[in-house]
Amino acid sequence: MPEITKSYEAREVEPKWYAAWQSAGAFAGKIEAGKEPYTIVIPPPNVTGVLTMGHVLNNTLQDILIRRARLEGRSALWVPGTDHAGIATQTVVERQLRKEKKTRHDLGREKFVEQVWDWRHEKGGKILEQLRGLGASCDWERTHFTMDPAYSQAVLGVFVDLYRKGHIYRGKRMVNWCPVSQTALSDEEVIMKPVKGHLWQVRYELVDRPGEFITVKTTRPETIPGDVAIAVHPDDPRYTALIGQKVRRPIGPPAEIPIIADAAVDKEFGSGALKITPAHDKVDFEIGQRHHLPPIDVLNADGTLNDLAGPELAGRERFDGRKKAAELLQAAGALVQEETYENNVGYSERADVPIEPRLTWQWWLRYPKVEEAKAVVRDGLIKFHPERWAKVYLHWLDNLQDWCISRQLWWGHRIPVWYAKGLNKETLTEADLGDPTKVHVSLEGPADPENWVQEEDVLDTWASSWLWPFATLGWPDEAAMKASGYDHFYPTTTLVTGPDIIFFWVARMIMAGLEFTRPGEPVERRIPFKHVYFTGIIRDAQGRKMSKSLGNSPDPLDLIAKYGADGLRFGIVSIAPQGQDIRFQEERIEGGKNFCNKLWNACRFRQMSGPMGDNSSPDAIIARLKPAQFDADDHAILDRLLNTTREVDRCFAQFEFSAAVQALYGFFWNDFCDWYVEVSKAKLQPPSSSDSGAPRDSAAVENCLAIQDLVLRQTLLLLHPFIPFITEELWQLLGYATEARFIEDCRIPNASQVLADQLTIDQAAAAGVGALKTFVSLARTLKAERGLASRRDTKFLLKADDAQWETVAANHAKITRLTGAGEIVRQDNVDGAPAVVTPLGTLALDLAANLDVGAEKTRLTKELEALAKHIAGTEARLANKAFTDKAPPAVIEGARKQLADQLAKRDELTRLLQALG
RNA sequence: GGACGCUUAGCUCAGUUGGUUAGAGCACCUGCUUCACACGCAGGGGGUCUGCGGUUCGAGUCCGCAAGCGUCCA
Repeated sequence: MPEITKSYEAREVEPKWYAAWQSAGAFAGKIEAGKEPYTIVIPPPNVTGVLTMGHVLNNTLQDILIRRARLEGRSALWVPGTDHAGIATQTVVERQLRKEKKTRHDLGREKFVEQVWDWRHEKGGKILEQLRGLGASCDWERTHFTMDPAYSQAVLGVFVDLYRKGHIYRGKRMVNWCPVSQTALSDEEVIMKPVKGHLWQVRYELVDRPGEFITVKTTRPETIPGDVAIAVHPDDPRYTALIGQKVRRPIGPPAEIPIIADAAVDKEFGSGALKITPAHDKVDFEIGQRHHLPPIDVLNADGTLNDLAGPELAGRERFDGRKKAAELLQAAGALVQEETYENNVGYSERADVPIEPRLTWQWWLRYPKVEEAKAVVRDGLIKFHPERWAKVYLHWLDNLQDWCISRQLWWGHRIPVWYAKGLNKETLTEADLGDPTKVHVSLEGPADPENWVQEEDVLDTWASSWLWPFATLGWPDEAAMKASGYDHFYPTTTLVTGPDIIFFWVARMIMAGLEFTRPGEPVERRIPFKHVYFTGIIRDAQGRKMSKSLGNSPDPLDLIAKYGADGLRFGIVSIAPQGQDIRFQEERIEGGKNFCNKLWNACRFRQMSGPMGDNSSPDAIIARLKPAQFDADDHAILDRLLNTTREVDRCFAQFEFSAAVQALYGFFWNDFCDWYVEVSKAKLQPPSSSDSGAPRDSAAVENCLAIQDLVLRQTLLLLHPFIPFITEELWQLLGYATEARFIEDCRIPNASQVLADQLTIDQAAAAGVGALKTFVSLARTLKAERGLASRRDTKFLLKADDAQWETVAANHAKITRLTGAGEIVRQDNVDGAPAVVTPLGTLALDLAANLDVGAEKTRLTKELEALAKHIAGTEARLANKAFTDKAPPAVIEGARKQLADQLAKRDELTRLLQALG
């Protein structure tokens, strides 16, 4: 067996095992009859993306779940892939073209799309490559891409299906328009930013009362030529008399527009009167519709003003036009006031320019299965973790608006709609859309394509990714579904994602699953997943969101290089409590690495401590145990091992990953390394001449090593999902791997299986270790406070009763080792020596000669004062009749015991103090 | 304006159904190159649990109100 090196070198171990796992097909999702499936589909990262800290967290958690599922013997499948990210990808390639001073129009649609495919083949696999470095155990053979031919068929087929069912329509409505990309955007691609601008107060003259005016405040004077009304609140007494009057538009083509009343007007804002420009504001559009006012669109698609804005403004870019409009208002005497003003403006995420609310023809979807989608979450068929996100989800579904699924892009799924040649798309009616001689909708396209023109628009990327949980399992192609194991793996088990896409993705996937999968079957067979775990958002140390533009995000690849993938994974999980945002601290990642090194060295110590026994199976290890030899520490460590196993089980059931990591950290570092391993040294090392304890006992040594082997085996299994590489390496090095090739081929025992029913833990003995630990700790403090911490030859005096002395004697070797005692002498009178009261007697240093009496008195006095407070508190509780009447007996008994201990300790401390004179 | 979340040690956070003297990691101070690990060991200091009120024998924990911070929706 190779010797374990002094420190753990992740960079040597990690790539080795990843390659071994992959070449062995260890991540393949196999359809295994009789095994319960565990399925995860990756939230497909953007094909242009690179690994961020958010990805690290999200994918680490998925990997933890899937690796744990394998250890539990389930047929586990993690499906990877990317989405085509329409606008992002198109923007990337357009940027390349710009360097050659070209636009996509120079190439034409077909050539451009080819070029995007070239880009995708060359660069689009980057993030998936990076995920491998993190250890993600996806079934890479099943990598999907939303633009793959089969996936595209699913997407377009769904469009046709929903169209035929009447869920899809074409409508001219208000959308977020990006004047640079010249496409509609989803709300998700619009970022609200506070912007410093101006608020112009403008007066409109009443047609019938010359010299009288109504004033409004606006941030967008360039849209005044598009005004069709002035609106006031119907209950606003200031304006009641003016409702129905007409005013003159102060600039732009002359027009008389009405003053109307609408309850949507905010009486408090500005003057309480609002200019209505239905073509350029969502609220205005709705008001316009209510009052049958036709919109006037004064902007072109690229954001320049058009002829309807009037000759002075036409052709100007919108911000230039705004300035000019203010000047024109000034010249016309209509500008009352100009003030600086800060408001929130929506920006296009990609192009970073303000978006325009714009009236355009788009394709819209009325969501299917809305009520059922609410029910499955409300009734707990799909469980959200943390649960509270269900409320956000339900609220959104209660206020659903139709989904704009078209985008004016070239990269994406081109909508499978053909218009008869010569048809005017601007004037198409609902009836025309249903007329197959005018509009053709199908997957195959019309039989006589020469007579038709295909729709230019593509689908929103989300309108492809909402099919992800089943389109990645071959849906709707029967043969592909069979090959993928759709019947076995769907519904998927758990989705891990961020709450920021609860609407854009989670809700839509649920509706899609309900609508398209297994028609007619029970709802629990049609949901796309059973659990949704929402991660927190990773923030920097100041609490800011991590972003490219702030440059406050560390590169995960640097972190992996520095701390290992395992260190990064352990660290990130340890700071990611359920449902809370995460403040990133690199020290915690370092802590992850340190834990790995600790684990490594504990295993190294085991290897150095004695010959490796038969570790080939749990039974083989248990057979090496000698229960008759068990001391309290053996019982205690096994008890803690079972409790930790139980706790980790509970954490998995409740998606509490950081709690699991904390439990494992505490168990391994404190209980195992700091105590059990230290205690073991006394058993494992040959007795020295000065040690009056029992001689080295080979049965005790074997037993001790077997316990270590059992603890390490279970610990490696419990840790493996979190830190897969190092646990695999140690699994192999310690000889656990003879039965199966990899650690993941083993089944993890639960708490009741670890000891295989062959051992019973003596709870009383295990509990007794607490007194020993307290004794050792107090002894160390006693020494350290007098500068003796590193002395190994300290002489202790112990005033103990027979039972106490018996315990100390039975554990003599470990106590002397752990406290650095040369000897411990039983002595009835330790007065005058520096002493502490322990559960195993009063322990004193044999130092009377050079004792600092003043310091000792101060210390004892302080301790007595603190103790007196506690005693007073306990006495008061017990003196309270209400307490003794109502509190449970165990609590009262506990308080009585506590008081007795406190009083005894006070007496002893008092005597020690008096003895000092 | 509505909904949700957070407020515990210098920092970042645990604290499960209310029950002894509130914990961890990091940082800080002291000592230690002790034959697994200095990526370490031992010891130490540090908190009126945001505030006010209530329920209770008993509140960091449950309820109400307030303040501050954050997120989402409108």
